[in-house]
Amino acid sequence: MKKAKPSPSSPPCGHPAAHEARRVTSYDVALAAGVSQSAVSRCFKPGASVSKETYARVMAAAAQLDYIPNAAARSLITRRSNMVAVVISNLTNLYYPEALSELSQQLVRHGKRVLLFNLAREADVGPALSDIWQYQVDGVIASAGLSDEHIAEFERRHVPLVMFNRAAPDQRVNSVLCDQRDASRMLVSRLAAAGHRQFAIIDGPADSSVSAERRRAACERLAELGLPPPVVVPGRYDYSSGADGLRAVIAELGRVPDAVICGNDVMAIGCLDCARHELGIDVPGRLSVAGFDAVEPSNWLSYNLTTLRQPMQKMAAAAADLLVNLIDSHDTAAERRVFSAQFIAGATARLGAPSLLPKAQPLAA
Amino acid sequence: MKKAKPSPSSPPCGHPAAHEARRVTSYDVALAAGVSQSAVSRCFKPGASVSKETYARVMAAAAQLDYIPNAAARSLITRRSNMVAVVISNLTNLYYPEALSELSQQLVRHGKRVLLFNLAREADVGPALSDIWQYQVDGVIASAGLSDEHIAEFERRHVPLVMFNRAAPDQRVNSVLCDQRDASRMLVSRLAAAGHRQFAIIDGPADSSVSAERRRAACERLAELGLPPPVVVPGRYDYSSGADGLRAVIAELGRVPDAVICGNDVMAIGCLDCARHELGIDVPGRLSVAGFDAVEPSNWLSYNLTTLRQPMQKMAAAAADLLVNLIDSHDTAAERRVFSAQFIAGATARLGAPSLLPKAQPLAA
DNA sequence: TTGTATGCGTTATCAT
DNA sequence: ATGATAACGCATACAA
Repeated sequence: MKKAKPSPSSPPCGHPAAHEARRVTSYDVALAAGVSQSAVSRCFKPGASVSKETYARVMAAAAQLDYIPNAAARSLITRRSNMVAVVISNLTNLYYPEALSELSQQLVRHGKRVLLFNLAREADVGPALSDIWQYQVDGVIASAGLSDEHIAEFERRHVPLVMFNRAAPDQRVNSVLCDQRDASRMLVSRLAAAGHRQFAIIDGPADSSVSAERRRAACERLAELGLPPPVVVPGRYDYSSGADGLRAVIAELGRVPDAVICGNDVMAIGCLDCARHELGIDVPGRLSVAGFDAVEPSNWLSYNLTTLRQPMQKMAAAAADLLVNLIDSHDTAAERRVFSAQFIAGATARLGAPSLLPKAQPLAA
Repeated sequence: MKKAKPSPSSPPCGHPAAHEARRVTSYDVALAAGVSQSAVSRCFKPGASVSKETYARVMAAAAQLDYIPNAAARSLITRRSNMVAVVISNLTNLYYPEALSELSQQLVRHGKRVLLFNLAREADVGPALSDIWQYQVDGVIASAGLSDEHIAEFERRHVPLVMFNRAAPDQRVNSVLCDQRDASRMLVSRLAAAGHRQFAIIDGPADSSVSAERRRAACERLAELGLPPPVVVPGRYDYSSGADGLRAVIAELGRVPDAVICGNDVMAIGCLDCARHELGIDVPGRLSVAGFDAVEPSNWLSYNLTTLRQPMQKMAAAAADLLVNLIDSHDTAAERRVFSAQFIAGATARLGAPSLLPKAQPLAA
């Protein structure tokens, strides 16, 4: 009542829109439509109670003035920014762009926008988090390793979190993941059944829990089958480390192994190319090569890689669902949705007839 | 003075943090530190004038309370969200993840966060824009085709825009791009000089201005050189359309052309694989294949593609620079930074010795 | 259904 | 250097 919110349609200072034109607010629309500001606000809220005619007049005025609600102001009061932070480690890794793309699409379907946190290394998650808190995101999908302290901070701040393709260290945290252990065991079983005895593993980077799980499961299964322990060499998830890995394996073993299991497809492709084009090794005749993820190039004719596909679309949809449920109903019950990988036979490994080989049955070589 | 901003450290209702715990605000910190709220605010502003001791006490209180400034509230008054919208068309396209990753890194260096707008098709830019206005982003980097109307809206709303790798239709809009025309002419010249006469082009999707420019320039250069017009078939920028394209070319021409120029590397790889593995065509012996972008797989041993590399990192840095300058100084002068592509000889095309062949010199075949 | 009044959490403008 | 106070633009309880 004191100040009549004058809606200064003329700038306070002299220059006409010289610096930064005043933004159009709901007050301007209200003035133009001859209604109150709250009426305007209601017109932009889905389930509001507005009369047909008021709505029409407001919308007409809004359209004419190019009015668009200010999300910052809205989020201040509603405590909803409609933004979801997606923390992802390495966009050049082929697997992650696919994940990001799917996640983005699924989140948009739920009316959420993606605020991107692209880490150079998975270890850089700390600084990203402090930024995340600032931006008042409604929730976070993290495809990066989070420490217990980090996870605790999510709880303290009541920010819903869904881990994507990352196992939280036995915490009660929501997660969507693919059963890497099962996938890895399946792969080893198939290869062993086909007669491979000496395995090698080109591992992923040390900070990748996914790769660690794949390696562990493979070793475990090999031991169960009574096969010799594999040669394990480190890799960096990139093409050249696949080639480097193969050379290291051969150096360490003194000969070409029967099969190389690579921590991801890109390394498998690097390994494959090195074997064929550099070392002249017949794949799969003399050496079998397998990877993980079924990224697009793994399916190209030059490779036709033996690999394991994660149901990315389903996983992304599950992650988005999980997160928006967490956001809408302040539910705190932790859920983990586990998907299983699909074996892609490809043509870079000698494989027995699958019908004869039950998945997890121990086999004498 | 009326209400003492009681800073209700106990929830108004009975349940203790049952629903959604009250957020920690600068008032809470002020109370704990025994200073005013504005003092707290100043402590979080870089160039503020605060005494050493006040600063220390405030920061201690803030740390203890886990206080983090609310970016939404800040942006409401400062009119700066520190968010930049990145509009990108197709993350599964290999070229774009690279671009996004670089842009993200460069923007973070300038204190900006990326709000991602991932379009399924470039034509879907309309709905994305209305979202963009809501979120009060400081600026936009668009790697998608924008109509004149869209561009006009940016001006009306005073939202800085930088087009990335997209030519604005002769508008005065800031842009960072790679000289596609020059690149395409360079490629044609090199191939023509090496004796190729019958060309074919596998074009990109109709809504890709980049692909159109590449095609136009190639045709232009072929005409200049007095070579027969190329067979042009459409593609979709993906692997299979490279193979489809090659088959279409052969069908239309009635024979295998001397060279196929593909709108991007992924199609070139598809074309290459089809030629070698499906049609048994010797590349480059009988057919030369070339692409654009120098995406990572183009450099893999199985392909070693003849292609043109865009200086992505420089382009991303330039785009980020340009945008933040636009944001900081409300400058309206349009600038376009054009980079030139680098020819990657590869091994999928027969090429003459480059030293003998000045770049744009007409050559008799 | 509509309008009034208040608050969201911060920064900015003043005095002091 | 510090504190009071007024925006910022919107949503919402409440009164009408």
